[in-house]
Amino acid sequence: MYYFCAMNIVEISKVLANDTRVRILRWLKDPVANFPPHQDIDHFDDGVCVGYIQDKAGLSQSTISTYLTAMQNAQLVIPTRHGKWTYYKRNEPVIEAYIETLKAEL
Amino acid sequence: MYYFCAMNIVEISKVLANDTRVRILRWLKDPVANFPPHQDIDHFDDGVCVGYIQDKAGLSQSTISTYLTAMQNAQLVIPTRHGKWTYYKRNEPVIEAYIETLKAEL
DNA sequence: ATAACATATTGATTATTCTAGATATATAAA
DNA sequence: TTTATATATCTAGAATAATCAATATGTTAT
Repeated sequence: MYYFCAMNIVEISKVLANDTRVRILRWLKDPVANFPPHQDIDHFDDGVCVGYIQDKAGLSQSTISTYLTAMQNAQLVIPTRHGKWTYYKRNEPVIEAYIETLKAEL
Repeated sequence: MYYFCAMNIVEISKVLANDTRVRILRWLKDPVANFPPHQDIDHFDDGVCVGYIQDKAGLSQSTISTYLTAMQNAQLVIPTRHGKWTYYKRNEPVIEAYIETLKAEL
């Protein structure tokens, strides 16, 4: 059985109303292509560390961290802690559900 | 031949990042159900006049007019002038193209 | 022409978002 | 246990968005 969970259009749109945040989401679609490999883990299964995202975005550490927290609050990304690092990856089911919500309700 | 026109995700998300504007778009999906009939035209083919939208939204005339102009600039709605009134209707192809853009690029 | 009406635009105020520096917290290394 | 590193949170100023009252514009009726 498939449960469709309607997403909050306004809340998610606020996250997507910023160029940097949208670009981060897109970069995370293909970490191998968009980021250097991690030295402490040999895969991107848990996503990309904040520092790499910050370097690529060219904004301050606090700004990127704030952005990622906002994206996490909207459930668009999932954080995983590995030692000192926090890795962020896309939350694909939520992203898909959001698009389904737009299709149904917008 | 079907041409896919990629929409600007950030720009449209800014429009959708507001509860009133999203509700207006939804009301316009079913004008017969959501608005009183117009007296000067006997159909909703060209959409709904600003005054009805304003009454339903409960915000000032200038605010609603500003919102509708913003939605028009994002091409989400199409205005049609009939005498003193401006009627707004949804721009379905653009709304669909936006959802397609999200599916492809987000 | 003038008055009345619907909508758009302008100007101003308040609220929210953006953004960075400073500081705090958590973890690992020495 | 101190030190270094990565990320998160706090604080604050600048930029943008929300909102309305007042005014302007365009259209119709008198």
